[in-house]
Amino acid sequence: MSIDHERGIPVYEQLAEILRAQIASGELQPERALPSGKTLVQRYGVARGTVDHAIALLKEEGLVYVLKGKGVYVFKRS
Amino acid sequence: MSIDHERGIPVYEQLAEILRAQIASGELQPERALPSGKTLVQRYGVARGTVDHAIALLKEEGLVYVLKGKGVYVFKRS
DNA sequence: TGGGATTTGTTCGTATGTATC
DNA sequence: TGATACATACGAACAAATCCC
Repeated sequence: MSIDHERGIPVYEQLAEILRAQIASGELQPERALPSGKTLVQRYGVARGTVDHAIALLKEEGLVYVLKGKGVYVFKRS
Repeated sequence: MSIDHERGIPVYEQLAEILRAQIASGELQPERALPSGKTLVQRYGVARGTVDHAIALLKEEGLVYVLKGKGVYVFKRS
């Protein structure tokens, strides 16, 4: 999975979809932290603001919760 | 009403509160557009992204609606 | 006790794309 | 066509919280 700037779909939405898929597949596991914002920036070649936007979507969807200074954690599926 | 960067409360929240008060008082009227992002930037000395954040709060609260390419409009109170 | 590294939160600056008038 | 305005996206900087040594 990678980002395509020419696809019309916003980059932050593409990144959110990548993370959703990784959560759904179990690649990102409950009670474990996602890669840090810095790591996501480097891995996907996007800006920090774009990462924040994607994470905000996952928070609104109830997929993750954030602990400031620690990381972004995956909720256990109900 | 003005922004105080030393108050601890995020500037975007302060700006949102200013706009809420102006809506509540009737200074900003239903079906009329808010001042543009650029105007808010100049009037309150904040950044465009901060204005966007404040406006996003008002949207989530159902106080305003956005017409892309036109402006941010105040909902009529129910 | 303290300092450094890491991570998220917030803010500011700038630019481009798209839609409306 | 040009001006206006929101959405998106890049980069940069500092603060706050956390962790480890």
